[in-house]
Amino acid sequence: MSAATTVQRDTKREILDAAEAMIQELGYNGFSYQHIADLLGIKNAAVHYHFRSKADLGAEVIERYRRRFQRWAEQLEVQRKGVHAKLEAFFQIYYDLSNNGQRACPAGMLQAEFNAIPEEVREATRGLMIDLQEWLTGLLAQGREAGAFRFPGEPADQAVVIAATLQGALQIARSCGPERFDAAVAQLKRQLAG
Amino acid sequence: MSAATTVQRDTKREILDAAEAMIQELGYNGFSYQHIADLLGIKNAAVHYHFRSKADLGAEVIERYRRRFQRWAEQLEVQRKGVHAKLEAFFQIYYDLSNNGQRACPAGMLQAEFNAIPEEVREATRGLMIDLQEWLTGLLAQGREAGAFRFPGEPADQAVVIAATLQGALQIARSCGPERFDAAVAQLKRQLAG
DNA sequence: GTCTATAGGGAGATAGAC
DNA sequence: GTCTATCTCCCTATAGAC
Repeated sequence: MSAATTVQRDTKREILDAAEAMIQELGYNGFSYQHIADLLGIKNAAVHYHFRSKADLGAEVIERYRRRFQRWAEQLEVQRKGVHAKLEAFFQIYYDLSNNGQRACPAGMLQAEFNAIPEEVREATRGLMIDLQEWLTGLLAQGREAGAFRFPGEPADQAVVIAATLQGALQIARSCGPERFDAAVAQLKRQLAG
Repeated sequence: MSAATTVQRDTKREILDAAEAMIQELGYNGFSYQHIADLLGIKNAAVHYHFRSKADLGAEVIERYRRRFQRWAEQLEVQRKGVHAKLEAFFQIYYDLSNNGQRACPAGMLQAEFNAIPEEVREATRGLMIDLQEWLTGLLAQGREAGAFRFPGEPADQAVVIAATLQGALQIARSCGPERFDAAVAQLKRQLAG
């Protein structure tokens, strides 16, 4: 009975995985159904069977990413991680992207292309970006209260700076080398250490 | 004789202006020769007369942007601006983008699309990004020495954080509203004030 | 669920008239 | 310098057989 759910959705999941990777590497306007079909060894009509339109696929990629982030955050609570460990885990998400074929944050990619993507994808992107910022804001507020982080101004403002730095540095790393991303993260840590 | 140079290149300049605006708003893969032709009221063949290929056009847009930035930096020196005024002027460049139809930094857009654009455009983008960072690094080193800025670590690392924040925040502002960009810049200033 | 076949449109680019 | 006309290719998407 567990096999039923697993076997049934294989192609659909593979398409989502491929689309997610391509959005991170090439952007929404940088890949096509044909690219996905070629990668999976199927025909582009089969991709349309699972996702009626490219806009649907793009939106579902982001919605899945949001759910995954929520589960990730819940896991950190279950594991009773401290604020430092939580921030480190958050940085690690972006570090992994950088080390995995110079991918970028999907939210960052879609915000760059924001005026050239379908409305449904925009809405999903906005939701993801808000989730990320709210989580970061909570962590920063909690961490400063506990004396773990030091920064001026409001936690929400510092959260924008951190989110923007991570997204921007992943993109800068593409033209200037991955060490620029590492340098940015190291500098963020120094700043928060006060 | 001054008219000779002015009249001669009108269309070419208009194409560069349109392409620059479209790269900032839509990205390299978000506009076409047809879009430019429609905007200028000409035919797409006329655009090809001035720029043989889209890759040429993209690269020239960035090269012109680089030259403009260099002249901008030289002007600041001529005017003997202080480090605070220089940083403020730098922020103003991005502020203007944000207020002009939620445009983004051209370097940021092309770095997001980096794996989906022609090699010539990539090289120009890399050059622009290096120029921006070198200028910022010099300013930060000079400013800290003069006691105007406070930050930990190396000036080059702080420069990546600032450049990434500005690029990233312009993109975040598209989905979350322009006030997020303002908040990021305000936070950067607080950090540098120490 | 996946295929073949194809519609319908837009892309980048070129030839040659004016 | 700009036009008309056209080539070739790739895109998203659908119909209908298997």
